[in-house]
Amino acid sequence: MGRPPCCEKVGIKKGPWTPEEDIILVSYIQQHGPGNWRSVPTNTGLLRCSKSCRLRWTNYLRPGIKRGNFTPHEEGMIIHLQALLGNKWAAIASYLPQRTDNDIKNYWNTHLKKKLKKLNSAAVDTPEPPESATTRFQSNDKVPTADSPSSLVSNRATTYASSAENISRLLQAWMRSSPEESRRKMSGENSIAAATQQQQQPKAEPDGGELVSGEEFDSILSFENMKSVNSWGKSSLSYKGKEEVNVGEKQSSENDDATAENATAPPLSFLEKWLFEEGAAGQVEEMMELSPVF
DNA sequence: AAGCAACCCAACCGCGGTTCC
DNA sequence: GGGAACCGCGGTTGGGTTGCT
Repeated sequence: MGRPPCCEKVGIKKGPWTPEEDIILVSYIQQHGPGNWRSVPTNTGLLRCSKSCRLRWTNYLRPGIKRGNFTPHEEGMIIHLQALLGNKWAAIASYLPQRTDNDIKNYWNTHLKKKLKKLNSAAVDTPEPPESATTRFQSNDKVPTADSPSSLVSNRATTYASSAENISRLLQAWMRSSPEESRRKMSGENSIAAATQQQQQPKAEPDGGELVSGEEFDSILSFENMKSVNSWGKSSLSYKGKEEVNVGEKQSSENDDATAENATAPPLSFLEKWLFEEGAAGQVEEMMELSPVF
């Protein structure tokens, strides 16, 4: 009766992911697409539980993720959507396609909550004339903005890749630095990666030469050919970020897709349209001023 | 330079709804 | 129909980094 167990609890690795594990996971997902997470550890040999694989992918490796430097506009949207939806981070994230729910949640907990609390207490103590949220945020030198990126964000990036884009470079460096090790991992220990390699590298040199060059591996990591596989593939961002476009400019249209695809997103088409409209920021801020939450 | 505190974020945990057998 | 596992979500935490004294 029922399904077989998700994964064995014994021998499951925890803690930070290594570049090698990322490679294996990315290779597998590139071939099979995200989903069916239960099969991922089994088929890749990763000593991770399916849940961990899914989280790693959705929060870090998924293409199109933008990290750090929340713009004032994004902050305004988060604040307003949080007021409307509560702590429904997944729903909020559906309106910010470049941000993960985890990122938004972290940003809310570490920045916005404190800021709003501070502002709220300040407003009680010394009533001040209405001031836009954007202006207020920019007035705080600890909050990173697009115009004045905080050193806090950039400097505190972990030594490991801080973005999907960087991961690609990092993986290439890894491949170059230890081709023998890389080949062993890609072929011997990882059947999926080996399959990928076989598929992508039919002319692999039999004499032990580098099976996947940096450029070729780059192409493996490119997710352009995955666009038909799943919904997130609609992102115009390549994994490498080379074709990165200003998603903010096309959020309105892309958001329609996000709304349709994400069942958790409430039917707020009027709202999202309004949110994404240029010049709506002032209205957002007005509502923020009126919101009892703040 | 060393010690301490605060900050940040990736990852884990637990729960509820959904899906499968 | 019922039990078991999967999946996704929100809350929380642990470890690394930075800034201050």
